[in-house]
Amino acid sequence: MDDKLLNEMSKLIFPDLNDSDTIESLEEMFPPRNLPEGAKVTRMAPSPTGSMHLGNLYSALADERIAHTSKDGIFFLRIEDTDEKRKVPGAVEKIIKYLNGFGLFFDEGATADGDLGNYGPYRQRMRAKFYHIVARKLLLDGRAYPCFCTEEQLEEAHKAQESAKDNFGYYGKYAVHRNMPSEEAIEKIKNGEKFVLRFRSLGNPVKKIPFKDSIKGNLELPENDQDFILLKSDGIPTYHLAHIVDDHFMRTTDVVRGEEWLSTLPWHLELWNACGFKRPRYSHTSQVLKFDEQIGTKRKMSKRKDPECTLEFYYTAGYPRSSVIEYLMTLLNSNYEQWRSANQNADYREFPFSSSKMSASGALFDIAKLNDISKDVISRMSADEVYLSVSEWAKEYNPEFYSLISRDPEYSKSIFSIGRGGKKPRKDFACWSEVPAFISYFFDETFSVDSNEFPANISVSDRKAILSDYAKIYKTEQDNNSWFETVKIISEKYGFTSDMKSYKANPDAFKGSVADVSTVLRVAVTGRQNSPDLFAICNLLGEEKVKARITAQS
RNA sequence: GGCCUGUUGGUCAAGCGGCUAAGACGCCGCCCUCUCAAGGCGGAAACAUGGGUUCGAUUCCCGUACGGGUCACCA
Repeated sequence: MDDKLLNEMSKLIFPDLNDSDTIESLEEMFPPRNLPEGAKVTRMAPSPTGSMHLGNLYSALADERIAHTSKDGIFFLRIEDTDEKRKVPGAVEKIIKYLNGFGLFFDEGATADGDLGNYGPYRQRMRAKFYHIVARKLLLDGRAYPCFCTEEQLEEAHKAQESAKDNFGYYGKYAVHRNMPSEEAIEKIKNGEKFVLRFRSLGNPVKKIPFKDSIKGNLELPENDQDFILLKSDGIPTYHLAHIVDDHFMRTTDVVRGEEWLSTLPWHLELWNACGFKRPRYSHTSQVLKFDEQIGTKRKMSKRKDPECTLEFYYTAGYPRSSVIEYLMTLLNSNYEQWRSANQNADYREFPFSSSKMSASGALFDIAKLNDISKDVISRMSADEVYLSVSEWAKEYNPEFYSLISRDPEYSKSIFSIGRGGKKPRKDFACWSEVPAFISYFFDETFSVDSNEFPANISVSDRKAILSDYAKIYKTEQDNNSWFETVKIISEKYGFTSDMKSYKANPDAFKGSVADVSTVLRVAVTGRQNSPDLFAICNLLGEEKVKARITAQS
């Protein structure tokens, strides 16, 4: 290979570079981070498409935890905007907003207005020169070459490979420009022919590389033989080059990314070597899957088919963000639930996160489990917290309900404090959108009684008599027992036993029990057969309102 | 189709050659109880499959089946 020709070619390909633009200068500009032993540097590297789904949050959480459970670890945001077509305005802000909303914060990287940190810029579009410097070195080393294939030619090759049952791609005899004489290439470039810069692979896929992934464990990968593209014809790098350059010069220690990258890992491995950089550790996370009823199998969650896949869903349904995090933590680390039950009130950040505890196979998303976890999370909140969160949710997604509960905040807080606190708190809702229906009877505007709700085994005349008697004697009581005594007295008067034990032993001996009478009262006061403690509800509604509601049904 | 990878109850999962194969969610039953929720107790329910290796395989090896991923000038 003629150095002079290569040099000439590199000047043509990289007119933006001069002699002082060297790898060494980059190494100097972005020196290794001065961090304590064991500190991990991870990154979230989304393309700015603006779509944020559960999978993004899942892997961001893994990244964030891995960085922040190490002492002085760093979690940064890099925007992979090399593909102009996929760019959506405002996406960066959205990504940051959503992650912050879920309690995940970046230590450095792209922000809504500019960059933060010494290893930027953190947007790939602005790093063109860095990629070119590395690409030029590769070219000069003979590890990269221009390729003039047109789209049509590549398509033809693909078809030929198909009929020959060869592997797809640009390699071996299909790498037609790999050995083009430099003179010829220079000529073509001078003529303004379009070209891409390809990697010159030296690998042999028959040979296997043993590889240790932090999540998947020991793997065996074939060596790469693909002359994949480093720079597109517009001079913008592909993900592959950008990944190596960025994660090297941003001094990433742990690359955490989806397992869909496993198949191109050999490309990256060979590139790291060709560049002479020390590669980071890799953690390939498994996907969150979804059971598809129609096909009857598991599949990747999809934004279009699965509403619960978008982060927006959790906002509109009003799941506490901490519930979603809590659920994802159980998916991320198998021993998390065990730790949680031993540390009920601890912050999840105190959990010793470990990538080796991450599952190698994909987990099915299970909303029932999320609900259970969320009920638990909410049950640990104070009434004030619940009120605050519900208001915040309602303000945005249910304005009518918002005006109801904000009319008298103290009253609303009292509603949420029923059955709260203590050893066995109620677990009534998993998300805030379940609240309006659940507490509707506390507000006259949303309270109504359907007489079909009254127990059928009590005659209408008995029912009316019970209610009108009760309306006369009802008064606000100090404690549950004395309140229930009155209910018992009324029950006995109409032949409904107050002794549940004997009723259960011999139900036919009685007209009914105090349970039936309670149900009558409950329906009159709340409009439904099931509710939290009736005594507490009555006290909250107040004597006047309780009497009015009972009278209305008598 | 090639390559990579995975497969423990319905779901999430412990388990690293020897156990009646944990636990959680869901489901069912019982208890508690004025209903519901919660709580307590109990139950049904699993090592994909065929060959090896071994005194012994859920655990190790090979094949098969079935998932998942990937094979772009997208990331």
